[in-house]
Amino acid sequence: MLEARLGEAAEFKKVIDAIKDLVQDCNFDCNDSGVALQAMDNSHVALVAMLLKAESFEPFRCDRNIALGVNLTSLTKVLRAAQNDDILTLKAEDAPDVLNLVFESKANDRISEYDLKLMDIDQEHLGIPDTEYAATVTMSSAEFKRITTDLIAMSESVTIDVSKDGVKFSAQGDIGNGSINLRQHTDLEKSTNSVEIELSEPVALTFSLKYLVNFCKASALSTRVKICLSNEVPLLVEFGLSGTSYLRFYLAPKIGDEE
Amino acid sequence: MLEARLGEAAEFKKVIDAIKDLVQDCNFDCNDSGVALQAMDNSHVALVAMLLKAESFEPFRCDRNIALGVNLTSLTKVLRAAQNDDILTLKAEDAPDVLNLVFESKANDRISEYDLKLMDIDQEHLGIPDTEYAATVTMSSAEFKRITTDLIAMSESVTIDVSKDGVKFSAQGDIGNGSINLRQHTDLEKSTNSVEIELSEPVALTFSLKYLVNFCKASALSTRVKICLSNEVPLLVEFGLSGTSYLRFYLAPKIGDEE
DNA sequence: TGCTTGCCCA
DNA sequence: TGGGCAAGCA
Repeated sequence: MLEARLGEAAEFKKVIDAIKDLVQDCNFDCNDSGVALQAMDNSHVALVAMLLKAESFEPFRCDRNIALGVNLTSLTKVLRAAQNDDILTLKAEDAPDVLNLVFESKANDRISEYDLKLMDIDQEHLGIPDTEYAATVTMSSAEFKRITTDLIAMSESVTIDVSKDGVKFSAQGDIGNGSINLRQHTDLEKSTNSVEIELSEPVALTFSLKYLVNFCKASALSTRVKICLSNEVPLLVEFGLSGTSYLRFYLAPKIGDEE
Repeated sequence: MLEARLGEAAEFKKVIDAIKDLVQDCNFDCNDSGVALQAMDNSHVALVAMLLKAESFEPFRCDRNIALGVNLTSLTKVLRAAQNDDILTLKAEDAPDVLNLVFESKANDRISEYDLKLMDIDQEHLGIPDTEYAATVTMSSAEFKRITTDLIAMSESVTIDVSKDGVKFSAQGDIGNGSINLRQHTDLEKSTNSVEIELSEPVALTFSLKYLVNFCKASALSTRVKICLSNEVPLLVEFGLSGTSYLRFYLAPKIGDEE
């Protein structure tokens, strides 16, 4: 059986919120190391990979592997009933029909309990290779969100150029062109605004802005975002969660004429 | 003639706001004890009973019985012209064609005056028996509102179970089940959050959530709500107004298959 | 007609 | 930041 308790429902609510527009149904794969989710988006262009490690829960118990097939729209409805600072406990039997969610107010005067019906989901589990990326940009997630929403006004695509000194986001469209240049720098006053770049070789790749904007729903989860690029490999956009848990989005680059 | 003055227009505005989606046209019955309203909702499932007692007005004058037949949509339009902290005076002749509403700013630099045309409304006046309820729950109106809106995501109906120790709201639906348990308790820090239960015998009844959600528009009127239940008798949901004035909603339970 | 999403106000 | 309202879609 699974029993996993989170001190604050807010993070889980935000994670599901950030995923639910990309994926309708997916499995939560639970084992003794934590709860994992991996799914292609509906149009098979992007991939979401979430890992909530066991140490992010207190307590965490999961005796054996359980796959919980969840409809994320339904889960969102249920999670709307959780206050942000509620204690959230996920429970499931070993061969479950339902996922049991318990919300307890911190004051302990209210207990809400929901049973969410589960479904069987056949899911090809894609092994995601552990890539050494040519370029890794770590920056403010709010700024990344801002850049993507600004540029989507100009074009459907953005080209991300990473060089030693900085990163350039540029878009060409019917009404004109736009580009944002960020220098690598350490902001001593507001360290969340720093732009860090790790580079083995310069990279320039083009991506669909629609997806990037969508990924940025997760910007509420972390002040920082890590953007990893290599030629001919999907972009990785990673938001850190509590502990070393994470929410990752992958997006294949546009090639040639597609741009 | 009627002349009734309220220090703050806000309460009257909120009362009409809370009723207007249930009832289109109804009589304001005025006599020397105050202004009363009683009406079935359009589908004859729920009943609204409002009483604004004479002492809630200052001054209050009403020489004889007057029935003011008002279209609540029109009244809402007129009330939109009143600032929340305006002084509101209702006036009518003994056999009136119009209800006269005067809004005065507290600073006394603006006087708005509206005449609302009245209509003849034939209204069966239902005597509402003064029931001794088997169970009475008094709780935070915000929490009651929250519970009804949370559960309507799961189902059309809610079952309210009142026992000595607490009250349980539960709903079963296609995507799963949900329930909220509140223990009877006194919250010393935030007394509006206390849950009080008076019980002569346990009660479990099922009601349409759509109506309860609607009733909860009145939650802005009072931090507390009183929920009274007895078997085979309509539920009473009461919001206290200034003084001992009140706004009450009645709703017949669902029976058997209807659930 | 009801539900969902986006915008505006408190 | 959360709730309420209005518009657009299924």
